[in-house]
Amino acid sequence: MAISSDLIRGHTDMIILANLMKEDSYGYRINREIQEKTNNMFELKEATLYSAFRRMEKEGVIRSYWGVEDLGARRRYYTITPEGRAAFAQYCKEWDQVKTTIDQLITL
Amino acid sequence: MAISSDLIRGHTDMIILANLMKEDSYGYRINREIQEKTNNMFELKEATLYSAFRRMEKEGVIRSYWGVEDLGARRRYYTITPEGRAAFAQYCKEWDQVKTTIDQLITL
DNA sequence: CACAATACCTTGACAGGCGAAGTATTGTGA
DNA sequence: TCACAATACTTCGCCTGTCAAGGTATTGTG
Repeated sequence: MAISSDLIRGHTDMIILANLMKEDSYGYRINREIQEKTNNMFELKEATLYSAFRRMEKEGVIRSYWGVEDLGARRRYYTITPEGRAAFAQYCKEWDQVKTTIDQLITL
Repeated sequence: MAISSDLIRGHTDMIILANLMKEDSYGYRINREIQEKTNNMFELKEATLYSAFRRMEKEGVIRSYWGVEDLGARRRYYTITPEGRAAFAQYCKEWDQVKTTIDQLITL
């Protein structure tokens, strides 16, 4: 059973930032890793991913640069900024809060 | 710290259905109960709530009827349908899935 | 040499959430 | 008594995130 992205909505930035915490990466790879980690239960659609990158770069939580590949297609790499690390920590706190709150609300 | 509704998006129907599981209720009261249950950390905005009712009634997960109040403002009551109960069970399953999946994705 | 895979990008539409404004009724404090 | 808060519902139009669909360019493979 795949997970509808409506349910993940609002958490994509956190998911992307998590991916960039340990090292720089690029769109295609981030997407593949998300699929692998979730056993293909979930994927970010390309358009969603790239529009998230734009938004996040504008917000200053990531920065980008073109990789120097001598073979294969060119890649745009993303780096998480210090503000991004702070944002990620904040997102995680909020996520914990959300889990608790929703669980509270659906308890019969 | 209040919870941004972007983070709850996609879960409003489940939250409303949960509220109707034990007895019929109406918009204003459902909203108040949500606030109470979460210690005012979260509320559904009126416009959100009522548009959710429209959507859900169209989907057949709830039905509505005017209450017979002899004092106070008129109230539109909502009942959860059998389809609604099934939908709620399904939403809960998905919510468990979402929690696991997101936690998986943000683990460093 | 065609095609899959890698890698990126843009456009336009859609759906849900919400600010703002409005209607109507009853209770309450000055 | 009379303005105002509280209860209760409704509609309109905007904003934002997601995505289907289409496109570009490169390299490896049958």
